Amino acid sequence: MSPTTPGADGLSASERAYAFIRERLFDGTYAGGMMLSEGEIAEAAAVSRTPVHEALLRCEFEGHVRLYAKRGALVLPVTVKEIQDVLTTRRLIETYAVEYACESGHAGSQLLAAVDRQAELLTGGEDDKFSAADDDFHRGMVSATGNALLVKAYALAKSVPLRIPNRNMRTDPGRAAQVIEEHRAIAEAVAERDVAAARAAVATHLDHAMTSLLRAL
Amino acid sequence: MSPTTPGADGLSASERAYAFIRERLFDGTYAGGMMLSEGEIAEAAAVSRTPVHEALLRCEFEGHVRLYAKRGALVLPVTVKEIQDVLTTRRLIETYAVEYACESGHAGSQLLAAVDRQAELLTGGEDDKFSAADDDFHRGMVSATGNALLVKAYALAKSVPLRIPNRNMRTDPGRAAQVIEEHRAIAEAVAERDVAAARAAVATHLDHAMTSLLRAL
DNA sequence: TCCGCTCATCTTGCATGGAAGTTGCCCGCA
DNA sequence: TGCGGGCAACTTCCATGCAAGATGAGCGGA
Repeated sequence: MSPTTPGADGLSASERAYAFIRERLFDGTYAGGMMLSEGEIAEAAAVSRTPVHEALLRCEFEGHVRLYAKRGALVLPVTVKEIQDVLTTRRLIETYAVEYACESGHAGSQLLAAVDRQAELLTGGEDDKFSAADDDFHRGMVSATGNALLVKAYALAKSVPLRIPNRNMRTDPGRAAQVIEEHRAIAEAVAERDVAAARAAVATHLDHAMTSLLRAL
Repeated sequence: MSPTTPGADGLSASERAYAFIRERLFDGTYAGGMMLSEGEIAEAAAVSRTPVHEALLRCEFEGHVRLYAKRGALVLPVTVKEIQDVLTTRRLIETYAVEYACESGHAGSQLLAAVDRQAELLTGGEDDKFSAADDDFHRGMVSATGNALLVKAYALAKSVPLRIPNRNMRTDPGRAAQVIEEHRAIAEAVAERDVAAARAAVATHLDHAMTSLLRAL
């Protein structure tokens, strides 16, 4: 293949390598403690080692792997401390986000719609879609602040627990339904522009999220 | 030079390229709106294009440049919105940091020492050292939380204004002395474990920082 | 048995060349 | 004068080759 032709999906080789690695970091194929080799990934992803190296550098910056010179990339296991740090960070950002949303008064209906969409996925049992809808809800909340820096920091934080093996809802029966209700509480508080209730709903949701994540760990 | 020998400074070629670019982004050599070419940077930094490309990717992730395929890297001008976003992000993180420090009660003396060190640099007129001491103070405050994610997000935020041309203190006479006093107010409040005072001191400091940065813009 | 050394093998880091995309200039033409 | 096409120059992106660091197996000696 020619060196610069983008693939059929329109993605560059570097982006394909990044997506390839990310997918495997989050589905458990590349589990914590594993040592990855650029060469193997390159072969599996059908690109050369250069874009794989770039993708790994990015994964290192995002805290998913640690690169050891001339040795390879270690997939970092998720620690309890890390989960706590993530939830602390999320609490700061999401609390600000609902405060902002209550103040501006524009995000309520959008959030309620996101909850409804997520609720429709409750019966399907499709973890991936449910998880994606969860992301939509939270990311939408933070995006509504219009603060690109916070959005980036938030994405950084939220991606960490994706590395937890078997973090799907099946290991925590009933959690999915509970998530919907907690999201709805947040969305309704925002729609009613009740700051105190919104803050409390975020705190409750994140407390439960931490418990659930720590249990899965 | 052999392909893998680290330079005399012990840094890899990639790290040298990154430091090289960063230095020029922050001293105004690579000013907002400029188009950078990997080849030119590679020649100037005496490394090949590969590590320069990696460094630019990292700078893009950090929000300093934007890469356009087959065209080059555009140095992003700092916008008013961006400054506001940075200060919002800093406010969230630093407020949490002082709350945490007041609670734990361990960071006060360390912060006071950092203020004293910075005060000694006041007369020197060396912007770089004063700016570095400023960084020490704030970074120390955030590091004391022990939350690596917050430290990373904070570093991301704080680096943005470094791209403002002529942001040095000379353009804002008296600001340096004011900074010291505001830092001291924060440190003292933390030392006395007075949460309300610490929060207020942070708010004041960041308000003034925003005004100063917007004036420099 | 156990320790230490050598060496084959694996790994990355980086330089380089080529393919291909993008731009803007320049010239011809209406 | 104004416009459009072609082309040259410039750029990145990626594949590949090579040098050198890191590792672990296996052997020899005590």
